Amino acid sequence: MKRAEKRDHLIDVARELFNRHGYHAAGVDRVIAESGIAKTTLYRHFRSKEDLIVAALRREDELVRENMRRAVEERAADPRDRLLATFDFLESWFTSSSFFGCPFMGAAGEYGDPKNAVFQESAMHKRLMLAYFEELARAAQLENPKWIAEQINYLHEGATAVAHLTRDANEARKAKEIASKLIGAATE
Amino acid sequence: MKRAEKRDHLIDVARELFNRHGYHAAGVDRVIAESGIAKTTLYRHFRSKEDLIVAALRREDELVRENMRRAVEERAADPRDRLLATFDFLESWFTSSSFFGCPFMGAAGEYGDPKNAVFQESAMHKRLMLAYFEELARAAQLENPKWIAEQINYLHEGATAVAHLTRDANEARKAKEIASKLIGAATE
DNA sequence: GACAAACGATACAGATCTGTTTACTTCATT
DNA sequence: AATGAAGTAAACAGATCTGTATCGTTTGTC
Repeated sequence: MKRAEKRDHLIDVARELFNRHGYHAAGVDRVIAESGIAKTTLYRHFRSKEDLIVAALRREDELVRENMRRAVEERAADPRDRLLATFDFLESWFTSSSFFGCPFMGAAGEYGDPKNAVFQESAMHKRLMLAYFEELARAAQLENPKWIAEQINYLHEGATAVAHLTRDANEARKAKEIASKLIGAATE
Repeated sequence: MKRAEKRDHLIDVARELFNRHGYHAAGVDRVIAESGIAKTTLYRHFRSKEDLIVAALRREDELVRENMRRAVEERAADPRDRLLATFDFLESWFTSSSFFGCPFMGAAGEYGDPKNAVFQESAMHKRLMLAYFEELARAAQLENPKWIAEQINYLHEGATAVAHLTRDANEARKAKEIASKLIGAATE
């Protein structure tokens, strides 16, 4: 494993542990143990645990947005359907074994200081998600794409929060139904 | 201060610290220091820190639901308006200096095991909130109160999550506007 | 093959965490 | 006034946390 690969592996292991157990509850020692990489090496790549958390969030952001984009484009061609297809992506996430609520909301909850880099990284992800929704709404030539994007965003966040506590993946479909009502399209 | 008052005070201090800093980040020692109550006394009232967390969440649940109910009833008499008035309550929360995101979502994020009492207490609160929305929808004689309640719930959760990261209390008004569209009422 | 950088393993420092123990004090009730 | 429960303060135990230091080994590069 080369240097860059080790760094990648550390981030992946950390990301999984943070998502599953939370950011304070998952310690550096556990990342070490599960990655099989020495602590010295971890601290050569990351100045602190917070740095590692930020890196994990950035990776999570990349993965989420790439996967959502791919899934949406595969599933629907019509721009308006693509807005609704984002909820199908949500549903597959809720159904998966790696759903423990939104990692970014969790991070913001544990590092609530707005000046903290962890909080800011989470805020950045949410801005990028909103921008993606707006891009889809614009492609669909909807009258007020910014406003539509905000509505979709509320439904995403709401469904994710509710699904986390109810452990019911159907929340995604319900949110989709509301969304379809809001953007004035058939429920598919 | 009598015994029961000490217990109450401990819960209040703990609740404030947990909400502000998170459940792992706020230690028992800090609760001790800020409450001015001895550690021995704390552990006479609560078997463990998790017990204290559960008690704090239960208090939070009572306060939130009572305050929301009171605010809603004061603000609006018409049942349909009362559904919308719940968003005004949200807005006052977002504006207040004690808003650090939803304490229950934070707790569920840090104690993600569904068998954990902390998680379950959070889930209970969300069920009770949903039940309240349904009660309001039923009073408004809306066609499908359960479904209306779920829609309101998504918007509440969504607005809370977004407001937490954007630090923008206007999110409550936007969510309210969506809600009014969904239940077919004027935006007031 | 030599050299420097990176890695692994482990011990360690120092802080912090939850929870307990001890010994002394306060206070309400009978 | 006596008694017993409850509170205070502080030390302590033991675990765990982040981060560093040590030192021997591997590895990539000139």
